[in-house]
Amino acid sequence: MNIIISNHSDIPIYQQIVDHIRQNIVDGILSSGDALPSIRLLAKELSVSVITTKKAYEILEEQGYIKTVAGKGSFVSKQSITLAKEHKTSDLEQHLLAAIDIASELHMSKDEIKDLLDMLYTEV
Amino acid sequence: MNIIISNHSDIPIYQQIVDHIRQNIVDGILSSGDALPSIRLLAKELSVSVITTKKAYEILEEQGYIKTVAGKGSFVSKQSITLAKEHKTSDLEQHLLAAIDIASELHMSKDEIKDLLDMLYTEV
Amino acid sequence: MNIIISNHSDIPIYQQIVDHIRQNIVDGILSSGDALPSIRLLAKELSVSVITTKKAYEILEEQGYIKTVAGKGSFVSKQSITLAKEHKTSDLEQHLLAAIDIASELHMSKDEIKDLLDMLYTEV
Amino acid sequence: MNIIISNHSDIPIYQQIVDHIRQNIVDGILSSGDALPSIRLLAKELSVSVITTKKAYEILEEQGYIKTVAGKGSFVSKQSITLAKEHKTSDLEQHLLAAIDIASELHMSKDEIKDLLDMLYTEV
DNA sequence: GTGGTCTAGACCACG
DNA sequence: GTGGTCTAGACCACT
Repeated sequence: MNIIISNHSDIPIYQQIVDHIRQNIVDGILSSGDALPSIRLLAKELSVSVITTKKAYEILEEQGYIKTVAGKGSFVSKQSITLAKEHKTSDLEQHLLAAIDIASELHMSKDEIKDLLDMLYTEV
Repeated sequence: MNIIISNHSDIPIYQQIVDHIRQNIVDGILSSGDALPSIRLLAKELSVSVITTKKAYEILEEQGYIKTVAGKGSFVSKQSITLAKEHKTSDLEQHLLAAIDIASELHMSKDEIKDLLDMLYTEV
Repeated sequence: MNIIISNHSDIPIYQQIVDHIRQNIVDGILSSGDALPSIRLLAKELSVSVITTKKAYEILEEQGYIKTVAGKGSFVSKQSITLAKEHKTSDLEQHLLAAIDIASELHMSKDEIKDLLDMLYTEV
Repeated sequence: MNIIISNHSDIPIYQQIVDHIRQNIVDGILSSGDALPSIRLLAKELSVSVITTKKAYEILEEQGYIKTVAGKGSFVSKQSITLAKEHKTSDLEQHLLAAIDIASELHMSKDEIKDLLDMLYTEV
């Protein structure tokens, strides 16, 4: 589990952890049934408070990605891959919708958005 | 000046005001030299605190959109239109870059993004 | 009386008027006994409120530069030149003292201040 | 952090705080990475409102002297020393330029300014 | 504990 | 009338 945390980001640390684990699931680094590091171990590795890792795991559990068993640890759930992909797709749509919104405020056409997209793509 | 403010949004009220005024500038509703409503009047109209409208105006001044003169009022600056358009374009690019980022995490191609864009466009 | 007023300055308009008249006295443009324009005329010429020119004249009278006679107008006083020069000298000293202060905060020596002064002089 | 605040000064309290912290940076009392007192603690110590200390920290952050992290605190940035020295140097130049300006209005020569400077220096 | 946002008042200087 | 500064509270999210 290689998570890089930035204190200076405006994204909360717990959110960064959630995002990273979700990405690991999408990428197949974490598969259904795999055990996650304990909240205490992860907290140590990332040099953050246990409260922070606990909060991240709580969110992941709430959203159905992991299943925590008292005294045993946390494990990746079966639906996790599907859920993670759905989540990211929804995220993607949010950004595209926001882009469409702003483009309309700038009186830009759909083709102009696509042109801009092409431009940004070649830059990356 | 028709600004609709939502208390329940996670976007701070002062930011909503800033965004709205910026949009009015892009749309030509506010032109260079125009006077903005006084912070107190706007506060009354929006039913928010004077401090909130003041903060919005402070940000707009910092970013060069308006010029505030003590005892006189606030006025739209000359460069405001250019600035506002640049700001929105940069915003748009941020969203598209984020979209490209997430798409790559989902192993989606550029054409798939465009297809999704088309889909979202027809929905709107 | 050629006074140029700037609305965008952070110096109050009445202060700008006071400063200009004081400078005219130092430069000999206004001499002891000369009549000043009426507050109403001056207000018109400068496109400012009568209240503003009135305030300027009040300050000048308070500080002994002019003498206002009801129904006749305002006249430059005898001591005005001396007063004006003293005022400006005091101003000059304030700036030099402030400079000395800041220089000491920067751990700069007196000679270094003079060097900087020479540099700024040649630029002007 | 020994800051002495004057309520009766015409310099706003938040500005006094900004100046003091800037001076502490120049003097090496505050170094890169150091934590500043929390806005609430500082407010208590100085017997001023939290909003006042917050405004001071906001200005310092805007100008790049400190970095504020929500939930963590405020920390002195790396470029702070350079920035602070540049700021003070610019301040110094402003005062010297103003002095040159007034001196010319008084028809004083450069050497006369230097003489005055020497006089003021011995007084201090 | 930290900062971020917000409210409802107040007094001041400027015009 | 305008903005500039300030106070003394409050609730929220993050650690």
